[in-house]
Amino acid sequence: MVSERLAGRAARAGELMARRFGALSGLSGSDLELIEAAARRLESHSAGADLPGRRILVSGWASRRRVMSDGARQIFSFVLPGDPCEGRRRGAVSLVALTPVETVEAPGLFQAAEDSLLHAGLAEAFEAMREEEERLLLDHIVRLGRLTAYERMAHLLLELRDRLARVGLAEERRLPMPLTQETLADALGLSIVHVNRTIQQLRREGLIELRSGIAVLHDPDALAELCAYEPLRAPRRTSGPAANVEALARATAPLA
Amino acid sequence: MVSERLAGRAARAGELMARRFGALSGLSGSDLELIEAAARRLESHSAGADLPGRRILVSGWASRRRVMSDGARQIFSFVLPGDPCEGRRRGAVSLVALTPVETVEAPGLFQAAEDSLLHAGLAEAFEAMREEEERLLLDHIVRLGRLTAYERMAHLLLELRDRLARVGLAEERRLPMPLTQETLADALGLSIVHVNRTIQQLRREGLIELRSGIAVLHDPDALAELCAYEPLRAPRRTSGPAANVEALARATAPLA
DNA sequence: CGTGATCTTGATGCTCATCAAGGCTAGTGG
DNA sequence: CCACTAGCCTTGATGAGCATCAAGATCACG
Repeated sequence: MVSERLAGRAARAGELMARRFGALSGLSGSDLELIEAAARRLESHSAGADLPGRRILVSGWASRRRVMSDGARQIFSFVLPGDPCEGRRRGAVSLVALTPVETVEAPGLFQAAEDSLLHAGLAEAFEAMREEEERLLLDHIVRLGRLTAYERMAHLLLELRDRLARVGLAEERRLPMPLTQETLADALGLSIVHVNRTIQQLRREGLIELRSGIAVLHDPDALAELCAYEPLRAPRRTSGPAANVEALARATAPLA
Repeated sequence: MVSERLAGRAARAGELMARRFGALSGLSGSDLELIEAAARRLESHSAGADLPGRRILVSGWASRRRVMSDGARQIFSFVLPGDPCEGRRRGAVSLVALTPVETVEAPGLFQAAEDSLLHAGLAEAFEAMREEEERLLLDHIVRLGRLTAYERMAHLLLELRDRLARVGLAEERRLPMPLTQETLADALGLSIVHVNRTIQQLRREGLIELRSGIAVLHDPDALAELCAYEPLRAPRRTSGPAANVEALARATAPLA
């Protein structure tokens, strides 16, 4: 039944957000209620669509990018499930879906996140996500300014793996890879052709495998070594989030 | 007398902050008092010093940078007079003075900036500065990802001119330029040698002049054209800041 | 007047962009 | 079922852009 499938998707959206936010701070019961409420306000967008701001991405991949006057594109960051997407507002940026995506409208969450008294947990989580967003921009600047094409590709793959893994969407050596080589080129400041040759070099050396939407990192340590990759810091925890995730799963699950 | 010179510097620091913040929002009397109080807490640092965070830079230039394991450096942004400097805290960054600098310790300002009820003006100004900081990071990503060395140099010069001009430290075709070619290379992701050759090309073509700490932009329009430079948006004004600056100047000036 | 930092210049070659063309796959309409 | 198309991936050839190495010139300063 359609409504059951919808409820299932909402439940997964809620779990995802609880996992992402809960890893950054302890969430109270009312925080979880807000998350649950947000999870029910699902909206789908097709690949290539411009996304509105002030939402949370819950499935699919998006990009923050700018298109220059001569048509050249630069991708600033990838938005992955669990990430908030601050649309337009800031600095001549557009938010574009790279795959079919689902978002939830979350005015309650964004508002609560400003209230560090009533919703200390959510506020802390959102602040942590803002900080991380900046950290990722800085890492991207280093990639573009100081790494070779070969290093850039390895570095980006590791970053994506880490960000996906912490919301349960990647394993240590395997991650979904829906990006076309053109999109990778737009992010890494390279030409499509050179992205292709760079991937082949990594393949030839047995470091990665890329096929049909899946990337396999055969030797993550070697990859990290060659590009001096620094993993994102493990977040501090003020309470055990695992239990919370389960509580939310129970709360949001479709009634049997 | 020493104390008079100090008072003069504090007065200039206050005017600078009032001009920068006031251009971003209307400042109340109590906002100006906070600024004045902060301006009296001057501290000097010599070139090369690591700067502490949560301060406002009031004279000199600083950089936010990261040093990689192989010794390569990447500068993320330049901190100019009037800019807040958020030290360490975020994302493996260090804040380093590039010239002798003066900062003011401003716990009151940072605290007030969080209180959007009592200090709406300051809060709005700080929020605008945060947004602009991100905008500048994105511009830097475009420079590194999609512009040639020649374009990068032109783009950076224009950005620095605009940011300095609005606090009265640059003219349309003239700005202080205390950066060494090595520092420019660290920012633009180039080798020192190539920075040198790039500057010479711009010189040969009559676009710029660089000597003894001063940069002259002979044809700013041509420079903007060649790198598709987009000026920072003119800030909205909720009240006339000019009057406020004068009020503060009177308030902070050493008694005759 | 020497000493270190900064700027400048030349020579050489790697990295990457560009142009051009061909192949592979999935979806579309006859 | 078979062209036909459109997107994406792949490959080769060529040259521009930039790094690197090395050395000399200039400047700032004690």
